[in-house]
Formats: sequence, structure tokens, C-alpha cells
Amino acid sequence: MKQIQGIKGVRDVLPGESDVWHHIRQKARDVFQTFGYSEIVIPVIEFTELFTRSIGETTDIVEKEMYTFDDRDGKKITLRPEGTASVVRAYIEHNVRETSPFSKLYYTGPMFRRERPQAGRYRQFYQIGAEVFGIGHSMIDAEVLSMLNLLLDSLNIKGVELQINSIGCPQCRPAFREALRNFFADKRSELCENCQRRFEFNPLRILDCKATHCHKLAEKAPKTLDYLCSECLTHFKGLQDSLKTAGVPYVLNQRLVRGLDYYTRTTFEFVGTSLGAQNAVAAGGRYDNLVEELGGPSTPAIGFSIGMERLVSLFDNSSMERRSSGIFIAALGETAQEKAFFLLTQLHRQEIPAVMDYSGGSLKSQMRKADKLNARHVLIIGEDELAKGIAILRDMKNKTQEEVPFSEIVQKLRGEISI
RNA sequence: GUGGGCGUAGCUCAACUGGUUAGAGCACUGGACUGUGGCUCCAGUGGUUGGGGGUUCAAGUCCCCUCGCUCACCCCA
Repeated sequence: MKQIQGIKGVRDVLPGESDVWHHIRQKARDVFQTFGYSEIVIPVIEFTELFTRSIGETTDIVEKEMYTFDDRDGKKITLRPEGTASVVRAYIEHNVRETSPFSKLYYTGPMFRRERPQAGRYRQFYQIGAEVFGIGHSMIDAEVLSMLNLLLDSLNIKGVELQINSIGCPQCRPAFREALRNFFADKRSELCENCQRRFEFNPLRILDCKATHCHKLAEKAPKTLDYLCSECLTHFKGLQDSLKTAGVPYVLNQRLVRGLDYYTRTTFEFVGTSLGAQNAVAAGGRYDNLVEELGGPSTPAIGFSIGMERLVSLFDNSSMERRSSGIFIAALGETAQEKAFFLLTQLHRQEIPAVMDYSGGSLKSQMRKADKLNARHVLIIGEDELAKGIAILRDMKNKTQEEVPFSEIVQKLRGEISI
């Protein structure tokens, strides 16, 4: 029979790694909470239009990467390729601004993009994201970056660099686009095929091109900061001042241009130096017009998302404590198993972590299992113990053991064992 | 969508220019220790060499097809 495999670009997170995932998510929740964020749970599917309108018709995501299908009633539905659009939709749809004091939201979950998989890139990948609505001040930009910085620190992540840039606003960006067009106009034939297309619809992206020749050409290209309007410039300077106040290290990267259409002003990326080609661990930016463009009231906003798989690959799990199974019950013979099973249920009722081996194998093999599961204590029950009405309680670490009457076991374990 | 690299035991990998019964470490099971884990030693289980076809006296090795993985481009978390 043919073996059924998982879908390309989709993976299973097995026990062991899943402990790391849990740890990271927990840390993120803790850090977000100290900054005043609340969780929002958003759906995995949305009407296709939400993404085409927010991310942009001509972006790669919308043009060729979305998983889109017809619902039974003929409506177009898409598996979300990112989270911001849904959060904004929910924010508007439930009038969160008027009905709730919370303007800082975070989410976690899978995103879907049909790209060719490679290191750090999957077709189903997980993000932890956060968005702040209604604050246009540059200090919140710095606060958001400071929060990310703190999270990476608290996870002991090394070798990550924060890069920031400003891509201006609808007032000043057109002038910059024109300047870029003028600059590249006579060099057009030298650009790579892709950049020739970019010249037409999004010249900013030429700056981002990794083709060596384009990269070289772009070195002398106009810089975005020279074309910012005074408001955008003030905002960007304010951000840098606040980053210094907060003690968040960063570097300026004037080529940092994000691929999604909705970004304005601040854009940023936390880049992992040891990650290979897909090196952005976390990225985001300000999007002051998106809420309005999606039909809401004019509301400035900023957000980011973290690539879970990439963060996990930077995480050093050697310092993580190995999980313990708590109590392991080894029973020898059928009558002893009955008794052991009863004790097991009693322990579980007291929320004492406990597992039992049903294999009926030798004591040696059961002890080996207990060791592999990193059990703190083993309860041994055999014919002799049954006859005496006791169980042997063995401390696996101190290698000591004592006899405990059946009637006292639960109480003893509840009182003496700190798991 | 385009290119490169690679598919041998559960995992990591051997097997000279094609040549006998495809090996090792780890893991697993058992024993040394008749009911007590880790360490050590010994033994054992485990393979349609991804799949299909071809060349040959002979294919893990060469050729073709196919499936899969992987890295990079593109793009992005």
C-alpha cells in the first residue's frame, strides 16, 4: 500500500520541539501582557477580497501565492497568507475602537502561502503577531520595537540585528518614486528582468533587489530619507531618539522596503545572521491608511509578525529543562496492575502528574522507561508489596526508596512532591 | 514558476574503477545483575538500497522515467 505523506511545505512539530514552541509562545504572551496587549483570535479563512485590497493586487502574495477556493455558494475564500488584514477587519467590524479600551492586540497561528519551500520557508507557517491601533506617535513605534527586542532577549536569542527605515507617506512617496524613476530611466536596460517590471509598478522594490548588478546600480540611487516630508522626517527622527532612550540597538537600512502595499513611514526587520536566505525573524511596520482603506475610521496603526519556525531555529534549547513525567507506576502481574491503576486514578484526581506502564514487561524494562521519561519517582507494586499492602516509592534522583502503605500514598505524594 | 544537490535500517552515515549473504554507530529488545533506571560489556531484532523500467553474466553503484527531500533564485515571516 502506498504510504500517505504530508503535503509539501507543511510539517509536523513533534514532541520535544513542541515543548520549545510552547515555551516561546508562553514567553511572548508574558512579554506582550507586560506591554498591555490582549489576545485576539482571528479566523484562518477570509473572503479573498480582504487580502487583495489590503496586501495589494500586484504583490506576489496576491498574484500567485494564495490558497483560494470557491465556497459552496460561489464566494471566493482564501486561507490567510498573513494576519494583519484579519485583525484590521475585526477591529473595524466590531467597532473595537468605540466598544473596548484595548487598542493593542496580538495573535498566533498558521498562515498559508504557496511558495516553493526552502530553509526557513514553509507553505503552512506560524506567526506570532501584534498590532497597535490609534497611536500615531513615534514613541509607540519605539515601544513596539523595544517589546520585540525584550522578547528576543528573554528567549536568549543571539545574532539578531534590528534594521529600520522609513518609506514615507502618500504625501512624500510619489516624489521619491519619481526621483527613482528618473535615476533608473537611462539605466533601465541594465536592470534585471524583474526590476524592469518593478520600474513600472513599484520602483521602490528595485532598492531591495539582490541581483548583484541591480544592487550595485542602486547604491547611488536617491535615498528615501532625503525625500521624506517634514512630518515623516520628524517621525523617523523621533523614533530613533526613542530607540536610544529605550536602549534598543538598531541600524539604518535605507534599502529596507517591505513587500506589502499597506506600509507607511516606519518599516523594520529583525534579521538573523545565521538563518540562510530567509533571514527575517520578525518584521513589520506602520500602516496609517489601511484601516481607512478597508472601510474604517481614519486610524494610525503599527504592527509586526514573528516567524515562529525561524525563531525556533535560532532558539538554543540546551538550557531548557527536560520535562518530567512526575510519578511513574511500575506494576508486576495482573492483580498488581489493578491496584496500580486505581492509585493512578487517585493521583490524577489530585492533579499529580503520573503515568503507568501497561506493558507487563520486566521490572527492569519498566525502570528503563521511567528513566527515559525522566520520572522523579517510581511507585513499584508487585506480588510481595500487594501482600504487605504497601508500595515501594523510589526517588530516582537520590536513588533511595521506602515502603508506603497504599492508604497513605496519595497524601504522601501530594504533600512531599513538588513537581 | 526556474535552477543545483541528494534519496542505503527508526536516526546519522559506510560499501575501491559495477563483483559473493549491503555494513557500522546511535536507538530498540534481551542478558551479564532470577523484582530495580542511567555507565560498561555481550548478544539479538531491524533493509523491496524511494518507486518503475532498461543495459549487463552480474546493478546500491551505469542510463531513462517517476516520486520525494533539500538548498538557492523569485518573494517573504
